[in-house]
Amino acid sequence: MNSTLLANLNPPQLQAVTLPHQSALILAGAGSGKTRVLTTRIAYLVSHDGVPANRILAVTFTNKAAKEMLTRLTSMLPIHPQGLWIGTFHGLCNRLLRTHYYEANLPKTFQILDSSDQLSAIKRLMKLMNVDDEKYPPRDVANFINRHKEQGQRAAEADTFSVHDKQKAAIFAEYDLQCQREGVVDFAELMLRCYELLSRNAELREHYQARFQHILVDEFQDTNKLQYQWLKLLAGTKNALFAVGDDDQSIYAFRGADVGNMRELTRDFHVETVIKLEQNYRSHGNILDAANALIQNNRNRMGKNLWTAADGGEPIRVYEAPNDVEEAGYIVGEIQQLHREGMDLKDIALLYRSNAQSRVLEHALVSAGLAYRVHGGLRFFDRLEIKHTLAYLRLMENTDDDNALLRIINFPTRGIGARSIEQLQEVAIQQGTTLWDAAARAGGKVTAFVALIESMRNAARSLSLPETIAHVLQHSGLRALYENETGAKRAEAQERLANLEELGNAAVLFVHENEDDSLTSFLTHASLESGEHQAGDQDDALHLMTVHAAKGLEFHAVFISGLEEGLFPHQNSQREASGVDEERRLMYVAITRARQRLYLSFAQSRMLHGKVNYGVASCFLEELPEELLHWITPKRTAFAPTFTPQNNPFAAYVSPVSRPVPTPPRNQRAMASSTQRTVSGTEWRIGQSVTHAKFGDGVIVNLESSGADARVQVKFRTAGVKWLALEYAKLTAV
DNA sequence: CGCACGTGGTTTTTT
DNA sequence: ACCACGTGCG
Repeated sequence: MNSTLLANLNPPQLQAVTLPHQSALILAGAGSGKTRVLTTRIAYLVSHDGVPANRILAVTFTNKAAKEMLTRLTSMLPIHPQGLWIGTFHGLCNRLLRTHYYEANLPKTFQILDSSDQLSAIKRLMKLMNVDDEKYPPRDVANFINRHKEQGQRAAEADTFSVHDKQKAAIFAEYDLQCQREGVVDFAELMLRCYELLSRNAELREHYQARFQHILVDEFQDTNKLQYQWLKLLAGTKNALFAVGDDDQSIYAFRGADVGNMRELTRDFHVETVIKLEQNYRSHGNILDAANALIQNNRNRMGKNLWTAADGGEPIRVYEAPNDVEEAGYIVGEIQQLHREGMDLKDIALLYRSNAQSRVLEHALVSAGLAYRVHGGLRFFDRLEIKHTLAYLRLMENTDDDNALLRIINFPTRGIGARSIEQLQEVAIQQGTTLWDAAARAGGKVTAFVALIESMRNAARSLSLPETIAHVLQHSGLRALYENETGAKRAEAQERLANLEELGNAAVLFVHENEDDSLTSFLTHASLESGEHQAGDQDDALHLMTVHAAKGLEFHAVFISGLEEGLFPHQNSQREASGVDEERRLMYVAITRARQRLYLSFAQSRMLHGKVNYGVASCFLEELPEELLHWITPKRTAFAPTFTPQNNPFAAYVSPVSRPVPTPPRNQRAMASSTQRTVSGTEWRIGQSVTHAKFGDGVIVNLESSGADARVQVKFRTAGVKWLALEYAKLTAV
């Protein structure tokens, strides 16, 4: 290892990198060189301490982080480290389970269910069990199952205080049996099954404990209970757990992450000194000062203050817009200015709390002709046509996979209707077999389907992976289906074809890059690394994303929009103080993405769920020191606690709302824009609050007039949505 | 079997 | 406002 690698580290970084063989917690602030410390530590262990690479295990959350770590590491070491394990929690568990499938009681070719596969498996099961899906929404059941698995609990250990939970636990138990029958595991199961394997099988546990002297974990604040238990199990009593994390950037509590693991770790592993990386190499002083001031409002921090050698830099710009459209207009104007001054679009990010906010921004960007890309959204392997193709491949690999069979038995349509499928399911239940076995004994068109899959399996034996995929596309009729599409759906079908083409490319690439180029391996890759797979990385385009998606990234200029109470911090978080704390950490993450320039903006009114909402500035704005801010619009001293359209004190000087019509008006919209004047002289409009003698309070959500009989659709607070004839209904405007 | 329409929901999301 | 999903008709 090059000695300058160590020379370039600051003192705490150096201390972390050169720690003796002991467990450690590294509190690494935003932009403090966290990945650098992790990778240099590994390089140091290998080349200085002479630790064989195969005695090291490095764990991340995302494939991107794992890849990044490996790339950086290989550039530091003279030779490629042999036997080093770097991967995501799930990827590593998969690896262990594939190796020890027998001991884990799994079929060799077990398949992985992603979230949507899991949901359909649950829906199917619930239908079978005759459970009311109104009373027990499958999504809730899925959450129940995953939450428990992530706590390390099986159905038998689930809390069943309420009848509701009892039922969910019963579904949970059946679901696990179904998965076992079908040879599939969901994401949480990968972790839990692996944990159980290691905790029950002393021989295996001791083998891996003896192997991995050093375990390094990235983003430790995001670990859930089960992941921490898994790490503890592997660490045993002798190995060193080197955990890097930042409690101030813990923003995934909602999906089970437990910051408490950081304190637990210091206790469980007797960590005496927590090393803090507080020097920030990313942002100018004002930005850091703002972030520090904000986060100080949180309780229960481990405590850390970022500082920088850079100067204060520019003040933080704050803008108050009359509405969301004008907020977007301001942002676009500033971006154009920055662009003119020479900043690349790709160095600018536009952040928001929730995805719905991107619409208005996108509209403004399109109008201005600015290139942008939205991060997040549908990923490559999640596309319908890809999932269908993969389902053929999965069924070929593992005919017990009922999920896969159901997805494709009639897609493309081959005359096997709902009735036939029901019959198959009945037979399967009666005889205690999988659908495939039932199908094999059925007749008619089902027989042809079984023969089709069998012939594909045979063909695959002598074909390479890309050839197999081509074969499936051809003989399943998927390609023809999209090729023959005409009319309105033509364009969409062409895109789907292009994606199928891309799947072929992905397979070619996969074969090149992986020693194990089996179908199972490729399918695992598809489930576990459904990755962004988005082209256009090189393009000079703005980045639009949620604050969550921005974690770990940095930009020259950052715009944080929609800083309003109820939006950011989000409404649903405001019930508990801990919720607002997490929102504050989110804001902290958002602020610390910026290198040079930071814009904060909010709007007095905003279109939300089809209604105009009036908001007040986010409390986070008031938590930032005034001297760091430059108000583009004048700062008002106080904000009213709540605004309604009626009492909005600013309504008087809100400039006329110029809301461009975003898309060609549809008939709905044409109606919506009209108002209805009736005999009584009252003017009815959408959004009008009304009261009805029988139904109570409500709001008009739609208007319709055909000749004399005008009707309004009213959403009542308690009575639901109703159409009422204005001539007869006793409706009063509020 | 496939499309049209109606209904409910709407924070954040990786694996 | 918009999207995803489920039901009912041609």
